[in-house]
Amino acid sequence: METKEISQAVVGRLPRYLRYLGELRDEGVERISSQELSERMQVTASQIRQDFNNFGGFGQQGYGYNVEYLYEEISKILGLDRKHDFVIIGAGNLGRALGNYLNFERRGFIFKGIFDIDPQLVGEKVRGVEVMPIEELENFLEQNPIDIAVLTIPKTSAVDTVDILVKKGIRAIWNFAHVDLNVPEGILVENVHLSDSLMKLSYNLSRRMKEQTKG
Amino acid sequence: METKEISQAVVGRLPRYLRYLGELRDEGVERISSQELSERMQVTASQIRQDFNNFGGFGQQGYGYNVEYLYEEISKILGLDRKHDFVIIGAGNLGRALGNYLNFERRGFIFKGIFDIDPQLVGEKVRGVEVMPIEELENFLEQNPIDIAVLTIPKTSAVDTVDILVKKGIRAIWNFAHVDLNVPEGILVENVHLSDSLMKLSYNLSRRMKEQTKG
DNA sequence: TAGATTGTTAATCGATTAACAATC
DNA sequence: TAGATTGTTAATCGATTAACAATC
Repeated sequence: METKEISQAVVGRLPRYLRYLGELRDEGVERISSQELSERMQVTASQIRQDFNNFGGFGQQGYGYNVEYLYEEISKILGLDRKHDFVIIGAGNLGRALGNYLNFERRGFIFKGIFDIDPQLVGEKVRGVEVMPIEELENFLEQNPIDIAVLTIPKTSAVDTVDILVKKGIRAIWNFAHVDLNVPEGILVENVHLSDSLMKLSYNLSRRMKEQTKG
Repeated sequence: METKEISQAVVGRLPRYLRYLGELRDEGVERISSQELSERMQVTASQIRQDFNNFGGFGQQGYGYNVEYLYEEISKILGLDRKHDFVIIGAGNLGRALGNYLNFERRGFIFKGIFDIDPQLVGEKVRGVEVMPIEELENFLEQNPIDIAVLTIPKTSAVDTVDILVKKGIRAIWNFAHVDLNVPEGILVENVHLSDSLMKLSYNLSRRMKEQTKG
């Protein structure tokens, strides 16, 4: 069941399924058919069934899917049944925003440390955690098993920091720096390029306006 | 040239092209072939040529692409030659982070106002702009032509706020709330679902670990 | 001109949708 | 059992890659 490679297109839809299933559960809905779910989510019922079946049949013919069960299964698939310790590198506005975000903890992502190069920020507290100087990162990683490093620093420093992270055996990087990181095979990078996202919006906005001009 | 619909897959790659072209320009590179660019960016040369040709031929046979010219053209395509005024709704950590982010301004995105429901935050300054009470949003939108509303508030308030935005004729929403917004046809929504992104990372991390266990 | 490299058509690949037999 | 709905195979659609003629 776990052998065939799942496409990232499918993986990318799983969190959204989880979100809707959570809502349904909170509404007290016990079962749902792919058809009903498709209407809520504005996707085809076919896609929903295909997606779920990548992981091997969570439904029952003539009944549909049990909301609670499906929610739990997708949680497990996404690895949300485990704890993931993370550190934030860069205690600027964005880094602090992510450190303060409580929902991550609810999902098993535990905020373990935050670092910055700016001495002014060192010692400040972010959700009870003191900002440490970046020089201590290496030592900290040696003494604490960290799964994920969150990069909220400018791109120039990001590239240098990645070397340290790689050396200390980090396995996953959540990258907010506007640069494509060069990491060895086996290290995961998930990019959040905020300006890319804003530019997509800008593109679509401009296109709209051109259309309107034409008629 | 503008008539055929461009797929969002292509649009999503444009900001990345722009980033690389900016780097090349800063390095003083004058011309580049699709082949060279493909090696840098780790995509196929074929895809690069196809992507650019959606917008109608920026290159020259036997020469390649002029870096400066291509950079400018993609900027225009993305609408970065225009000014876009935006307001931020929600002056929490994330909202303030986005307000403080200077690079947006460089791209023509102008920070015009920020609102919050919390009286404690009202009056505080974010990059010189005073946080206004959310009650003033409606009035503010009437008196200022705003292109983009950035939503950095919890999902419950997001849904209500969208009603106001729609009523006041906003055309684009950059949504950081963990909810799919229900807006009338014609209003653009670009979502940044941070927890979805983190869950993708978590999925891939878990999968890696299972693979390692197996051998 | 010859060589290089685009623009573009054709082939392939993968993802989505449709259809329906299996089965609860 | 009959009706509903999944799981899964087949058909379609769209996106990516390959190939090559056009052309600078």
